[in-house]
Amino acid sequence: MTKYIEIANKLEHAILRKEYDHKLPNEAALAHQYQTSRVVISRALKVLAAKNILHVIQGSGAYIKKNDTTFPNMVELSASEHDGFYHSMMGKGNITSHVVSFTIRKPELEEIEKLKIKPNDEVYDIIRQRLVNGHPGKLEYTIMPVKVIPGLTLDVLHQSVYNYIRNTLHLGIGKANRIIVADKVDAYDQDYLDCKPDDVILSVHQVAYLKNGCPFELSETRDRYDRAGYILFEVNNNS
Amino acid sequence: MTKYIEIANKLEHAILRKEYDHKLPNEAALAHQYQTSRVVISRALKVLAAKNILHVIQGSGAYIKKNDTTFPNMVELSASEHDGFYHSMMGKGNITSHVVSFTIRKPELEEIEKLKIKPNDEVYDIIRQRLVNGHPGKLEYTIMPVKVIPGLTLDVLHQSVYNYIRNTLHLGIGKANRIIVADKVDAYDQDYLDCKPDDVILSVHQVAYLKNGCPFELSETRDRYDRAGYILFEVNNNS
DNA sequence: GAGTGGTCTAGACCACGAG
DNA sequence: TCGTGGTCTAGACCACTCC
Repeated sequence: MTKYIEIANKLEHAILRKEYDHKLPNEAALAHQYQTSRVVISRALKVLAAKNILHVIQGSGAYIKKNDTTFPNMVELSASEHDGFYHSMMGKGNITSHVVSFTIRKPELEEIEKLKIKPNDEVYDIIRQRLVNGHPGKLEYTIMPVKVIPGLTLDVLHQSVYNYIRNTLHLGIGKANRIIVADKVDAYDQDYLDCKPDDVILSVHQVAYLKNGCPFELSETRDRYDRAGYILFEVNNNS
Repeated sequence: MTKYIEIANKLEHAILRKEYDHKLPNEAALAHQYQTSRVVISRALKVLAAKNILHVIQGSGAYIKKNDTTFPNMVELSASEHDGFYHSMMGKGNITSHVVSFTIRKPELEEIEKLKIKPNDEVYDIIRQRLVNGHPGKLEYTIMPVKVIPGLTLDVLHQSVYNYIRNTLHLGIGKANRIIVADKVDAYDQDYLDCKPDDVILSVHQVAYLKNGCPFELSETRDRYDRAGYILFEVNNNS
């Protein structure tokens, strides 16, 4: 764990414990408190700004944000988390997963390309329905190469594959590219998301990579349009 | 303009001019070439990685990315640009704007809150249809406070409001928060996006801020689901 | 003008990649 | 093992906010 991430986590917990009123001490003071340099504090604050926890204003200070309630009945899929399901639904109720299907097969052309594998390598083909308090939440289609993520079982699929990768395989999860689109409902959506035929779907296609750059997951997550929105915070203006 | 953004732009242009084959020189060499420190080069490369132009691998180097063609008939709305219309459609054809309506009125409650204005301040209420080669592209609903962006005219609306803010008002554009949702088509969509009643819409709600933190725009952009996708690159794993 | 965050430098050590 | 990017330090100057 790097120092700036560590400090970001500590500050986040301190904020949640309400140890600060509405404003953090200045960066020099935090640098002294955490026995580090101001640059590291600055990076840690940037992380919290990207999580929409702080609002950092040059010449003024770092302010703790109040929650925005734009789409009250929606679950936010944050842009800074890979495992959207666990992070967005955490604390919203009792979460369970129903494995609709789980097979091992040869990869299709698109999967060979995106996952950078060979035609003879095998992939898991997983369909899961996610439930919150027993009610339909999301529908997830996941493809993963067997050789990259060995030993996947039904047990793991009922929990978090990401925790399995981190805690059991001890692999570092890196970056991900996502494309968000809208789509019409299909037969599966109607069954597993409790949709009407004229509802619409928010669909997120993701390619996720390990820290070493190896792609390990190709997935599509489908949400009912009235229950999920994708949220982007504090996008930088780099032009 | 900061040094690292300046260098990022120079490197981007050099890449477009194909001055590098597939890999950039190492950071130390670039630091010497641009007469700066390695940290600054590193930040510049991070900017290009966020734009999906480079793939930077620790211990190996910075590689120039090939284009991904996942959704070939779609326009990508990049996460790192505010003025989605101009940046995503640039170079795709002849772009024009049809101003559906342009009025000045008192703000509604949501607008007062989000734009941090007073009930007696006035706002522009703008509806624009965006066309590419004369064909319907997007539908944009925009609310802006008159006191923050004074002097807006029909002429400006036919071009880019963002360029007006930057070049005429000389204001710095800062960050933005966005929420992406799917939605059913309404009567306007059918008219201005050439939709069928059972089509679906990808909708982006945005609050944009000036560099000094003042909110200046509340907008919704509606795209046909078969012609637009929102793309997120290289999201950091900060946990 | 004083306080605060944004950025830059120069040098250092560490973690990862490739041979 | 060696080359490369990731991170950290200590100090500096600048840009912006606020009084």
